[in-house]
Amino acid sequence: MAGAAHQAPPLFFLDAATGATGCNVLITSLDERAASHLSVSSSTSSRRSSTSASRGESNRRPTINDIARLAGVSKKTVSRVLNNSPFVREETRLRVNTLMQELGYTPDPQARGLAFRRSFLIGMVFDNPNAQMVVTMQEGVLAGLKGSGFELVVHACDRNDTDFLREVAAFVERQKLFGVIVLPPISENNALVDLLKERGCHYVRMASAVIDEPGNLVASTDSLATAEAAKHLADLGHTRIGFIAGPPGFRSREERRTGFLAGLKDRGIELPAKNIVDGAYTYESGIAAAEKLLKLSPRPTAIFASNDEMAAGVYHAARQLGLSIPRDLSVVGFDDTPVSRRLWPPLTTVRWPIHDMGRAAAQHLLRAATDQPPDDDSAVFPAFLVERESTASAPK
Amino acid sequence: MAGAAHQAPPLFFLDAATGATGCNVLITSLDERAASHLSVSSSTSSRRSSTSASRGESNRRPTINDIARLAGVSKKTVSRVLNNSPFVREETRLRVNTLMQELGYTPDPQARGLAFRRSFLIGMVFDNPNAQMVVTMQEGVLAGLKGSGFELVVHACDRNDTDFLREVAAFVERQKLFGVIVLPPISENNALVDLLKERGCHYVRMASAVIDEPGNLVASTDSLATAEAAKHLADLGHTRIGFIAGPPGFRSREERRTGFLAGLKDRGIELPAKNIVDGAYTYESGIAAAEKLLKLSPRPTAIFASNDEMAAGVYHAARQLGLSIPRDLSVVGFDDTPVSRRLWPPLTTVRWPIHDMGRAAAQHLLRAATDQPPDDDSAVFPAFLVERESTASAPK
DNA sequence: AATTCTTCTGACACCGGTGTCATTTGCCTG
DNA sequence: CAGGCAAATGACACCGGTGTCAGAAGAATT
Repeated sequence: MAGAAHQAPPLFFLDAATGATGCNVLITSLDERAASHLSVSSSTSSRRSSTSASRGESNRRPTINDIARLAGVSKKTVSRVLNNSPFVREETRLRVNTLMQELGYTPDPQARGLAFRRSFLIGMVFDNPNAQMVVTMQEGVLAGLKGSGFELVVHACDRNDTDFLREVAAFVERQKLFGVIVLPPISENNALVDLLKERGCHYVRMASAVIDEPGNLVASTDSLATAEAAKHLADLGHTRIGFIAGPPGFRSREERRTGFLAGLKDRGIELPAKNIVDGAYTYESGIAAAEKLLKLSPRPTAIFASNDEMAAGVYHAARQLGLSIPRDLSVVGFDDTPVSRRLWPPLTTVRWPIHDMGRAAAQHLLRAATDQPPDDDSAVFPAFLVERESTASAPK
Repeated sequence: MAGAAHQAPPLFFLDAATGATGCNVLITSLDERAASHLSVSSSTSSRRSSTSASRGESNRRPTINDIARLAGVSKKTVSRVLNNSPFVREETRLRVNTLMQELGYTPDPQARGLAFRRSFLIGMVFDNPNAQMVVTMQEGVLAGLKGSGFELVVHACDRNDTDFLREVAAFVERQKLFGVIVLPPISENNALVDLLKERGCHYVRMASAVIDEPGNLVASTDSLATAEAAKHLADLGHTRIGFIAGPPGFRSREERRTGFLAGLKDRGIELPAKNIVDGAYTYESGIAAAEKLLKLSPRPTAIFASNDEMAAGVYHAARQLGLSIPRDLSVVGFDDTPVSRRLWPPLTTVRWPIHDMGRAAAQHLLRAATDQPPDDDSAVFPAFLVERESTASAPK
């Protein structure tokens, strides 16, 4: 019973910063010792007892004991204040809080973690398919985590490695991560997610479709956006359209493809199989795929590439064939990475709101940290078409 | 005395991964409790003593006590083995090591950190001037850290914030970071570095010039590379050259500028002041700077931009004026980011070896972790010109 | 065999917090 | 004013490791 929901948000006033001036120490021990380990060691020379040195201003970080002593309470009570326990008299709480502020006390996450049997670290695991995506999302996560007391540990992995699962499990377990943010495509790996669940580790999957409960998911509406893109092209009069798909094994591939085809169907267009070509989300694969499509006769008048990198490849292929974008060929991408605005003409593309998604993922985990129920509304983010100058009416 | 240099490389065999199957627990406590905190708690029911349950296969991570008990030694001895203490009999060491392998034991970094008064975390702090740079360098760092037992904590900050220093100090101190990798431009902030030194925190500065001792530095030879670029342009017959500098406050701005001017001087070319324009390392600033330069008369026949983003801006400005690259205008950039190959024509640029630099930074810190002397050779990485298709002979 | 070194090892306190549970305090009731 | 209950607090063990230092085990010397 006792439905106490008082687990503290570890949101401490982040203004500690005591200035520990270095003091050199002579190392004289007999047995093992981290000899010469830290060039400057802060062994605050308060050797043993020293009953009177109570208020000695030794410049080291204050500990919970310091606060307790100065506040005239036990350290357990200080701990209660830290954790927002309701069982503390207002007066006491105030006294302790004031003292903590004055001394710039911040609890030691390691010690707290040791006792809690978990850390205050959030992991972000990814198998880098797309550097730009990783940074942007990471920026979002960092923004969401800012000031929370949680820190972000990034962990790259290789989903094709035989030890993939064990390796990630070991990482999560060793660090006793509070939560993990899993980026696509490994976010679609159910074995991985099961493993996280088993370990009682909070997690958020980043995905291109709703593949989990809202609390464990941040998704974008890829298929709706590509449907929009398809209609955009159809409405410009394009009927011979090429589609470059993502690589197998990515949920985004499926979402973007089915959405696009659905959008075309809505406008009464059915795409022949030969107009759909696989890519690998890389520039080079975009070139190859576009070359294949542009060899078709009749030649497509528009190409949708499932990401911007491949769209850049389409530009390249078109240029080689002397085709002008958008006069001879309309091109649409997906992601809205910076490249899309460096290309000429600027690429019409789908804005993939990964920064916001990253921030939302962080916030989901923070809500879990404070025992708040998941915020279902911030689980799904719309992706949408950004019209620039790479699309125009179909040539006659 | 006792020049023991036996502080262990915390390079454990990374194959732990015990399969903790979840077991639901009824929460019935009276006082505070992390109620409903973890949906699945692993409270291995081994309550109190239970003298006989010694080899009970309770599926939780083995601790140092488990190893000690099973090996018939004290936990201190296990600790010695972990830390490569020379004061352990070979036979004992072998027995303990075998046991650790069998059980997949990995020491708890939090507990170890608590006792050591530092963590096994490496921080990477940056004030994001360039997303691509951050992610590439980060990849390098992760590659260098792989399998070391250290994890990377990324921390974005704002160098213009009044609390900048205190905020970073608090981060370093709270997490008791073993080391910090500081990215430009804040790597050039001496106050920040002093602060790290004071706290006995290992650090590596990433920079565009040699601004610290080899052990605390990973640098690229920006000025040599831009000198090379300058000579390249001069040798193509260009004499009217525009230079777009980085923003004030970046050491890279200075290095790239002085190197470039030195290179030109070497070929007997002196640049008038009006041919040198400030940029901000952004696309937009590149456009603006190029517009300024291309208004000069006589018009420059070549422009060097201090990074690729600004070079992309030059492409844009040139296109607006109907200038063809490289026929009417040669362009050189710096960074060799992916964009440089998406542009048309592919950009001649300086390859900035930030991936390798990131890896080296990680390795520097790992050497410090194992008390090895710094490897001076891997402190400086050459940047060098990559000729592509944006440069050609000066028009007659 | 007793002594004297080394080489190894373990008991115990401690790092800085939290969980458990008994105890104290404050307030209300009878 | 005693009794009873809830609110508030503290003593103590514990999380999983390491530092200190005393002491045991072996090897070399007398």
